[in-house]
Amino acid sequence: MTADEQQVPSVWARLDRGRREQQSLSQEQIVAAAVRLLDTEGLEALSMRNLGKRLNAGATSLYRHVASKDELLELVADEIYGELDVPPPPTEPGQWREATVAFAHSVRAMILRHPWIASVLGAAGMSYLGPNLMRITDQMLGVYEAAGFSLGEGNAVMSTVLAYVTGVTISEAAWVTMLARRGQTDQDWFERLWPIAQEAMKPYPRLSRLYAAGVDHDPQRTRDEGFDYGLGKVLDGFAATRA
Amino acid sequence: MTADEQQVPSVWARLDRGRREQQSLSQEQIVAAAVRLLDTEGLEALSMRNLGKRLNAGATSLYRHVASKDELLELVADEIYGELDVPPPPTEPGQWREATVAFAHSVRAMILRHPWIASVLGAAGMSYLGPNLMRITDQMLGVYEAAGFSLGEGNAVMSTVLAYVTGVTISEAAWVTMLARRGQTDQDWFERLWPIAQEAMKPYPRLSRLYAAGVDHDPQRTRDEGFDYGLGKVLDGFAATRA
DNA sequence: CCTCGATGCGTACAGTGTTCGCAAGAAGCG
DNA sequence: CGCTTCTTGCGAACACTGTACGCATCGAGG
Repeated sequence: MTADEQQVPSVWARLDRGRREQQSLSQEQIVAAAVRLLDTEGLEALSMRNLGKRLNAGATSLYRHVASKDELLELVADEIYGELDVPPPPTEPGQWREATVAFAHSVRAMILRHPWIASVLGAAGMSYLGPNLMRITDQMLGVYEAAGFSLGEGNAVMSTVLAYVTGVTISEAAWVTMLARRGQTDQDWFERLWPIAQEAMKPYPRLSRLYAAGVDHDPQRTRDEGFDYGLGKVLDGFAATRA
Repeated sequence: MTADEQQVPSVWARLDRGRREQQSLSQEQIVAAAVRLLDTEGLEALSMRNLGKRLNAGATSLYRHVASKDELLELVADEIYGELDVPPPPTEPGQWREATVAFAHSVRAMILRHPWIASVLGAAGMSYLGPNLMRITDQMLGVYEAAGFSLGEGNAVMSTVLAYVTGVTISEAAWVTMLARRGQTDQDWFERLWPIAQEAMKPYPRLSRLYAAGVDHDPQRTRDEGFDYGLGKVLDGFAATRA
């Protein structure tokens, strides 16, 4: 690199460096690039030097727009919260339930699109003050308000459902990143490690019986159905007091 | 160290090194020391060199008993699952509910005792094959079996409740570690950052209204009550189909 | 034109996980 | 007892990490 710079007349180097297309480096660009890097290569590939390389920038240049890696992760988390679809406020009170189901599916899909978020959540929590998260929370409260819930009741429904969804989906996300890191699929794993798992389960008769049955189904569908089933029960609990 | 070894007759050094009290280094010791270190100093303080120091051992010695840091974290996760209290199988079918509540409280207390687990969960998932987790899962399935649930139904209740509990508690854990890292208490935070938070919430009227009310209560009680309320709703959902 | 604040970045530092090879003791075996 | 083999601890080294600092270079404002 330094050899090139001295070999070429320095004017070119200056022109090339000084004003890249667009404004060279901005916080939004950095965050967007970080999300792309995380999606394609996973959490452990996100280093400041790696990220700088993607932006044709030096590692330390990023610190002009982002205070630290931790702060970058908070920004990144809120960035992907912006992908969530908030259903429109219902016109009839009974529609709170399908709106909640739609929102829950949106959250699950978002986490599975960005499974690394599972590892970030434990450190950053929900970054409660992120603008996207605030906007979405407020809009969802509006949904429940339109359905006739009080603010506290609406918040209870939303929080409970969100806890359930993240709880389920973090496990799923951890599973898919584990598979991705080994370059395996669900089927690969079952074929290769199932005998070992079955052997390990031998001292536990109920576990053995439970998983002996469900091995032939495809696991993706099983996860989807399990998610919807549990979600339905949670909503049943709130629907009961509503009626 | 090297200076001491040459200064002192080498016999002492050999005696001291060869057989320390107990058997010097074992996987259980390493895991237990790791849990202690994580509890007292947090996740970012867990490095192999630091852990080695605690055990009067070199960093690389640990690799004789543990394949990698990732594996150590899996072992550590299963270790603390061993602290969970599984309620005894109920004698009457209706008691599944209070048994589930007791288990949920045990899980929440365990996570709050070891809040760093929130950051580990996203990477390791539940290490489904860990012996402690298997034992506990099997015992809980036994609880539901004794209450008259089918194996699949019991698993559904347990999974849903566990998802809810971990979802809620991971957020709480992230919160307390954030406070701990800054050496603050709940009250500190509210006194110092509340005006800023309130200002940030201004564009979101429902959020503002929601949190404007609950500022005078003590947040610990609020979290406890919110947890129990949501848990009750989840159990209501399952109780409904049961009756 | 000249100054000034903002921006990019090379260097450096302390620390990380992990590999490798060596030494020293334990254990099996004659 | 001796001899060999196996296990265990560890120092040195490697490739990397996040980040502080100071120096260049730039566009904008006087």
